[in-house]
Amino acid sequence: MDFREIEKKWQKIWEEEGRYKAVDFSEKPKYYILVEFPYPSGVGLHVGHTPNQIAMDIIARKKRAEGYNVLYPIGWDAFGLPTENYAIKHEISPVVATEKNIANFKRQIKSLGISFDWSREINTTDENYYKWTQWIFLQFYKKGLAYKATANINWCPKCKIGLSNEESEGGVCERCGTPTIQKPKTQWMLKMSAYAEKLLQGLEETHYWENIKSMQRNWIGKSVGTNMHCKLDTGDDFDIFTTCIETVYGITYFVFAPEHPLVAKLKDKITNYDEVLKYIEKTQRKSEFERTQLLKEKSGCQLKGISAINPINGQKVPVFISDYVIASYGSGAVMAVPAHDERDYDFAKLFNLPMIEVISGGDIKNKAFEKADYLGKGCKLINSDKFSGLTVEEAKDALNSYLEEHGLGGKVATYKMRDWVFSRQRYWGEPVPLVYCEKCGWVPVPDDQLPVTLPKVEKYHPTDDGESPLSRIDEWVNTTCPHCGGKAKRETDVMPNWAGSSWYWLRYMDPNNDKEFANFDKMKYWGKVDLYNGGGEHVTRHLLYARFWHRFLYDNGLVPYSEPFDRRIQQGLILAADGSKMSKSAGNTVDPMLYVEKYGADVSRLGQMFMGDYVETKPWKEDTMKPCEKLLKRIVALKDKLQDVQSDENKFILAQSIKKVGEDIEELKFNTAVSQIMVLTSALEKAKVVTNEDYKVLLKLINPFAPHISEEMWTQCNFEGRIDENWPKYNEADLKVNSVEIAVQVNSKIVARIDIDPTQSQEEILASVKTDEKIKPYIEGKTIVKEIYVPNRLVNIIAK
RNA sequence: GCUGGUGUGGCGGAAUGGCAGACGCACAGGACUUAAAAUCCUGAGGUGGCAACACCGUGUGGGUUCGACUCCCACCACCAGCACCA
Repeated sequence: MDFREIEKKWQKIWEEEGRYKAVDFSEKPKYYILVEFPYPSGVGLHVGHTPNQIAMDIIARKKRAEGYNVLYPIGWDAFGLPTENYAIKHEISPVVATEKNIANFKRQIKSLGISFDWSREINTTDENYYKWTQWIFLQFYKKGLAYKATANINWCPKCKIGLSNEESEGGVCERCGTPTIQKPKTQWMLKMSAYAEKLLQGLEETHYWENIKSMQRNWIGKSVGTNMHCKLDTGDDFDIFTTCIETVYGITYFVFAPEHPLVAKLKDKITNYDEVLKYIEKTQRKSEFERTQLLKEKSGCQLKGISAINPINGQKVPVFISDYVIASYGSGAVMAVPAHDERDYDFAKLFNLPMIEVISGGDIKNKAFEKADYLGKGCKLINSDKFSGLTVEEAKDALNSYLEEHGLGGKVATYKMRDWVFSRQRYWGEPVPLVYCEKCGWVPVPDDQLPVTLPKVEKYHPTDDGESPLSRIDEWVNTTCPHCGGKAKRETDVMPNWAGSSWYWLRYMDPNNDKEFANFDKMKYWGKVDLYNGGGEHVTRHLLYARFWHRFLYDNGLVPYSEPFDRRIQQGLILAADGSKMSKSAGNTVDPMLYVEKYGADVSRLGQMFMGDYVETKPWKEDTMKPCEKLLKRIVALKDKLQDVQSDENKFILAQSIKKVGEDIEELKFNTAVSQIMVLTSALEKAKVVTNEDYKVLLKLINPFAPHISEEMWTQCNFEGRIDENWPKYNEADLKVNSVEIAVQVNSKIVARIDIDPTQSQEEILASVKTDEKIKPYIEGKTIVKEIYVPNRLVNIIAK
């Protein structure tokens, strides 16, 4: 039997029938399964794609059989650097490269027999798609959530090119290995920070895995503390943020981020401004890598000529700048309490600054006595004026109240999550749909002129001044102002490749709508994505971006639900056979399509599911293919044993298998579901009689895993209807057996195994155990203190 | 450093607090075969023993329990994410 031929035949039939089309507004209950849409790269489908598409296909097929109207769509996340670089290298247009790659991906996915609804296929680089990406961006702009600001980009000084974080991993340029530096550049930003609290709270409405929620919380990084208004002796105001207001009397200096606006503003008053400038330049030259990974050694520079006043006691203290203070977090300035903060401690040691101990119970000779050391231990304040003697916890409240009463600040929350740098100086992305007019400023492109399409050009190489390649195309850049009709220039930055994936699940609900991004009623019908499967690498960024866009749309009445995804799950990372990470450079990548060619789609599907726990990181093993091939052959061979008779010889194993396979699929335990099918197959092979009904159940159970061969066998047997019209059911009663072997323990040690009738009462069973010849000797002459019976498992007799 | 996760045979991996190692891989023996492949049957955690059997076994050390891979405490190792976040 040639599996490949059968597979082709059924794939053709399914396609012609439109068998897996999702129906808008169907009476059936809906179920929306989403896999992250792939990036159609030149290398084709890889092991990061196939197990999750297969796994979700299994769920989709089971849900359909159970009577659900399943939406299981697919599309292409095709904008972005890899394609652009590939196109540059091969001197072809990224449009052509994308088309080619998509065609290849599509062929590969189809050969696996994944039941996607291809009528809803989307492509982020399609003008009809990115029209709406641009439209949504403009909604952000119109609500004041998109703004221009100077932000640093990763810059390779040798290649003279801006790099993404991915291209400058480890702080070096991916192409030439030169350390990258931070270069300021005016960019579009999305005010994601305004949604920090909503994104945090929204997690409560979802059913993501706890670790995924935890990563998101971590990324959002909420921290509750105190904002305090401070003054310099020049009269200038600044704010600091602290989570340890109880140490406010321990301030011996303040530290600003080098980028803090007051530094430049006060250049005339700072007597050593030359030195300050030098320090600022030095920190700017530092790469992200040096700043974060390398040395946590402190450095800094005093702002001589000015000092700051501790608002709590009026004390004058020096002011420094240092790169250990991050401009974008809190207010970009900190109060320094070296006695109670490790970083301040190191800094104070370096500059020989005084320390004031304000929390009792520590020893600051060699290190700071930090909050981790003193919180919750009943430590009390000292050297803190009227707050001395309070416990740390009391002091926090008292000081916050004091600051509030005196207009000096109060309790606030701060978030690590930054605004989203939404510009890329590249070609292959969605153009930012704004026009700059000398008279009117930034003007949105009117809806009826969307999309702003990418010009079809020969040259789209990155420029050496860091500007977008689009800026070189005068006939595209020069336009008229939609507002006043005068001369204007288009924005030449494009959106990051995260943009298209920030709303794609909505488009699947209504992929061909040319009036709106998706019809509201359709979105209402399909609701939240019930199950969203993706890679661990997207748990923070993509998932947050997606939730951010969705929540924004919800707040503006454009989508019916506040959260896009109900459940988010993650497949395990697939490693090379030796347990190392797969990578192109190590040359140990596996092409899953080879296994489709070698064994066929069904075997390959089963093999990948049988490799291990779906959610755990695990090595790719070809070893699982053979036994799965064997399994299918055995199932095919069973057909010859069928008898058109009635028999309930197999009712127990069938009921058990229906229960186990069904539950395992729901719980993503595909590997044990496959084992159970193996167990069932063995049992039927050994059975005296296998009826048509028995075989039907077996075929239905394996159908989601091996859809082609199971449907083929169904047809060959001339069974009525279609194999996936329903999902098999079992009777609880069939799970009961009239004899079961249990273990008998005396004093928790197994002494015998005996058969019992499980329908008997506990008393009856215990009585028969105690009179059993094998057990008697162990309890004779002893006093029984306790008897434990675990139904169908064991009896434990405690005897002294 | 912080957060989350994972530690079970030679290997991948199973086990609502209840007979650890299901199901497989690799291995060994056997059947079929001129032979091989394929297929089928049998065996197997470790140590000791001809054997019945005994003892030891789920990263380490404690604890709870009649009973712990499973729950609690401490620690170790590895993986992932974050990281000078005030």
